[in-house]
Amino acid sequence: MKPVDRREQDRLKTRTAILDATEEIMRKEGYAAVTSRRVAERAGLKSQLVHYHFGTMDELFQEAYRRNDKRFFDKYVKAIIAREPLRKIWELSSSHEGMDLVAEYLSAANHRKILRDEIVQTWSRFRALYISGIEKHYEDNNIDAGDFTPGVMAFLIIAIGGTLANERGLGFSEGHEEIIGFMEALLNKPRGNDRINRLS
Amino acid sequence: MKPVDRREQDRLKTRTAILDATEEIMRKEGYAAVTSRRVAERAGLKSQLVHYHFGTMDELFQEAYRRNDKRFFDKYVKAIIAREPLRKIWELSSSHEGMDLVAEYLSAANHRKILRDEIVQTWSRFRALYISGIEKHYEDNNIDAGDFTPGVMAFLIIAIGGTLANERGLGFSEGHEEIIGFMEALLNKPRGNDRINRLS
DNA sequence: GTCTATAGGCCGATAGAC
DNA sequence: GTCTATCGGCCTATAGAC
Repeated sequence: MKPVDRREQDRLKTRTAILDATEEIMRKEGYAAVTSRRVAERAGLKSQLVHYHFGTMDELFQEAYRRNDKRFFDKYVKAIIAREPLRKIWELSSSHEGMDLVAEYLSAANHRKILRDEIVQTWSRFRALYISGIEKHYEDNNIDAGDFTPGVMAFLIIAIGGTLANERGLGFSEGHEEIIGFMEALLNKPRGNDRINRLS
Repeated sequence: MKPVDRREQDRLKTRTAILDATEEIMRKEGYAAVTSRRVAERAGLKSQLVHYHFGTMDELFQEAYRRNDKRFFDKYVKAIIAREPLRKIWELSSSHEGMDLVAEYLSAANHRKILRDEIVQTWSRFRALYISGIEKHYEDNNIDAGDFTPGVMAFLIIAIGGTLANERGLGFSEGHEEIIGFMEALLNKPRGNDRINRLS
């Protein structure tokens, strides 16, 4: 048991409530709806407390982003370690949860420089994680990647997963089953055959 | 020569200036920076004129979107008619110009319902255009698409082009050359061979 | 840590003179 | 069509009492 200061506990509770409210608003109404007043209202607090705990709104966004990022990175690392890293990466990247927030933070980054720098860093880290997971998958299963190098596969998964999320956000799903079927086939393709992965 | 009313000319000139300013701000500072005051300032007008000519901001966004959409659709239709539709579609979708605005409108759509409906419509129309262009390419060159059906190719091009644009916007370009090389190979793949396009 | 109060700013939109 | 004037609203952030 770590030493639990009652004051520290309360402090964390309030901070968590604020971050939760921030995330919820961002998810449901978009980042532009994240204002100190709205966040406070949803958390059952006064808006000034948002500033007391997080300073400027920039800092609030930053900390909310970091918390989300940390969660996801940990989740993805576990997926990489699991038995079928490639499939798990695809499942996570094409799933609803999380990917919608990524798009929202990406939009917000246009107007908040700090957030942009933050995103670039984690984006790079995630890309490297994806690639290493895919490399591992290829090695473990003795697959000759052919044209579908780990870098290409990583980009494809990110691009397709992100676009699926964007279009779902619009309420548009034409061709989704088709592209998902394609990815399934790509992920399930026979192993140890250097012919089928080559484009020329 | 069509009848040119001097008043009508002036009216169009002002409207065009406002729409140009709107687009410029959206491109450089993001959609959130598009306010009646800022638009007017950049166009050398008073903010009230924005309302006079376009009514609400929703309507301004809508008309700016439509103008942009019309331009692009015409451009793409010409590309489809051209000699190498598939390659042209890829070039347009992966190019800088235009694709950044798409992302911005997509973000804006989260908070402006009218814009969302508008985007869904044109998104669907563009998807159909892509697919028909790719079908034509396959037929003209006697290509057996295999797993890379027109729907899959269209989605891939949109997803990869859009992601490239997003990442470029962040100042992030790791792996871009690699994925572009992959697409080049995919577009150049030998024709009339039903083997190399199959995943299994 | 949480409250009240408040400064100071930008926003959308309208009314009415010219 | 374009101007001046202006209302009402929501925002970030800070100061100071408790």
